[in-house]
Amino acid sequence: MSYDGAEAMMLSNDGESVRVELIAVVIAVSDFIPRVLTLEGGTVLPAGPFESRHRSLQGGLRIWVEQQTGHPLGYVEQLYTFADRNRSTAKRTISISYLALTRESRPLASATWQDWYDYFPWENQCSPAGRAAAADIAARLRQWAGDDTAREAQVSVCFGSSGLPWNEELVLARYELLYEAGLVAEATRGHGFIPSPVAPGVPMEVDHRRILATAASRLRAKIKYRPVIFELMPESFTLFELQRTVEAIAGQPLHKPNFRRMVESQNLVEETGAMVGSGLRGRPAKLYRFREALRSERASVGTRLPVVRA
Amino acid sequence: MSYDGAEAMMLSNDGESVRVELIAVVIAVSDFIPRVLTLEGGTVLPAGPFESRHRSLQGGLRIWVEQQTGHPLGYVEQLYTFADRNRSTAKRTISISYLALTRESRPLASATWQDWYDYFPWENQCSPAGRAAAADIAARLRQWAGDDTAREAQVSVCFGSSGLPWNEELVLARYELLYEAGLVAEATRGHGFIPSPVAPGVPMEVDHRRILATAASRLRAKIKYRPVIFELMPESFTLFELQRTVEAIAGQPLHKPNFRRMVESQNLVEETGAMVGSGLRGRPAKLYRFREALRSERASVGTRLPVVRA
DNA sequence: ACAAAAGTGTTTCGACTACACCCATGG
DNA sequence: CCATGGGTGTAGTCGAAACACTTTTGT
Repeated sequence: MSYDGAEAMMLSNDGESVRVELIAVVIAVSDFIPRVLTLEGGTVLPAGPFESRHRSLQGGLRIWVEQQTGHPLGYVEQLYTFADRNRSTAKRTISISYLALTRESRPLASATWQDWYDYFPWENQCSPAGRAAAADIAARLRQWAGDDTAREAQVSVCFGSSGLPWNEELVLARYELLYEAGLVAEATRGHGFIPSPVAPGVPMEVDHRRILATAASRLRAKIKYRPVIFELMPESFTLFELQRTVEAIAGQPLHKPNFRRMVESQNLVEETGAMVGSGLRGRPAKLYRFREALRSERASVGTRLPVVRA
Repeated sequence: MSYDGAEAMMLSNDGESVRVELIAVVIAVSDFIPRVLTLEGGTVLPAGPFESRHRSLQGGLRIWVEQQTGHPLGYVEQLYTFADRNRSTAKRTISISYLALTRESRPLASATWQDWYDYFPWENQCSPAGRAAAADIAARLRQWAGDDTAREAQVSVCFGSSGLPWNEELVLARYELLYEAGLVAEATRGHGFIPSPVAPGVPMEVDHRRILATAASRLRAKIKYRPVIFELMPESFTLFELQRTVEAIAGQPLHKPNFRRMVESQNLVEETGAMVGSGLRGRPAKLYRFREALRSERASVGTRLPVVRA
């Protein structure tokens, strides 16, 4: 059979068609805890089918999320598209997932903001409990790996053991390792047996926890080279509040003096002139705001090649 | 109307459905020129509908590309998913685009490898012609921007004028700027008028050139922090061949001594022990191979936060 | 006085740059 | 010999990291 590429663009072939679902990971930070917007008591993410009335994929997503949660979306970016394989073969579902960043506001009664670390306790390297959970899981995974050196190396990379540093971006890789080892509830669901002792963390319906992990990986990577963190901040904030927000997302404690210098050297923020009202402990801090001029700017990115000067 | 998120996952709503198309940007480098696999004499990318017989999205893509071009795919990653808006409202098309990296081999007669820079001449900052094209376009865009300072800043960032360095990753941003300014043929197509003098570069059908630009942006960014460049290399190679390949992709001349040190310091390659057979110009070089152990490794990534040491 | 948080100075260290230079081969 | 490419050494520069320290408030 020969197939004409141009035709593929212009014509529908047979009546074959699939459902397309839009699914959102909506993230906010309040009280310096990262939160995710959920339905059904925290077991599912907002989602809905893409329909012909939608002007675009993102447009459809915004409509569904606002309808289901009462929360309007600000910053949105696409995460990943996948075909659901756990379904009958008759009609397939394509899921297009999105990451949205926002400031928390009161959602409808049907929706709730959940602490993101409820789903991934081992990801919170700021808290002793989180570090303990990670260490415990690493030990169990090492046992599971047995003498498979490839797996063992993977465990070391993912959980920062045997001298390697903890890499906070590997949220998805860690979740997938747990899944493969059968240590998350989702891995054994529908197989008709009660799983052996499972890693801590609340499970979600279908593969929503995996999507959440994908979003977290993306976000933790992205805050390092794009100023998306400000999508999660109020209009004005102190540098320490900014730091606490980054720490909440990254799950890593940061070095205060160096963090300040980093922020200041990048010219990302400007002083508002105001100070935090007193009444709190400690010395009053200057308030800053994000330099709006930068929101559109796409300048410097991370790593470089050893280019030759012109 | 209230909508139940869990239901959205489990049920099909009305008969509403869309076509899903898989589309591939297949890249190889030969003679140190980046090539893209095309059909129809270079005007379209390999593509085909997602069908129920496909076991996965990537699987379907592999089948279509192999069928249309005779070329099997190696490394594949997802690029972006978008809804086509240039179509009748009756049935929508969702396009899921992929980037594939491979070594060039002889395709079917219906398919051809095209020099990537034929589509984006201004992206080749290794060649004087490319630099001239970029300078010319920048001048025309500056004229188009007029006294809109936001647009002017955008031109400066994208084309590295007014003191800013050229950023090779901004392939998509540059293309979109040209599109907005009406300087590419695609922008004015179907509007029933002949465009004013258009930027150099071969146009493609529908939005395929935009997808190609998306792929190039992703690839140029990715070679800096993941060893994907080796997907484009033969089994063994000299360091200079590796450099020339990176230069072909990045469109930037690199500094030889520093490039060697960079590669060696990252332990990405190992000597094969062999040397290039003589008969060429210059001193014979050592041959290297990619350290396969690293293919699965997901270790170090680019930028860092000022973490506090444990 | 003390705790808590804001904020500054400084040293050290390592990576990246740029430049200079030598080596080996073919013509 | 020179052109071409392979390959090494090294001083300068810049930024990140770590440490020590002062300032300003509330209790």
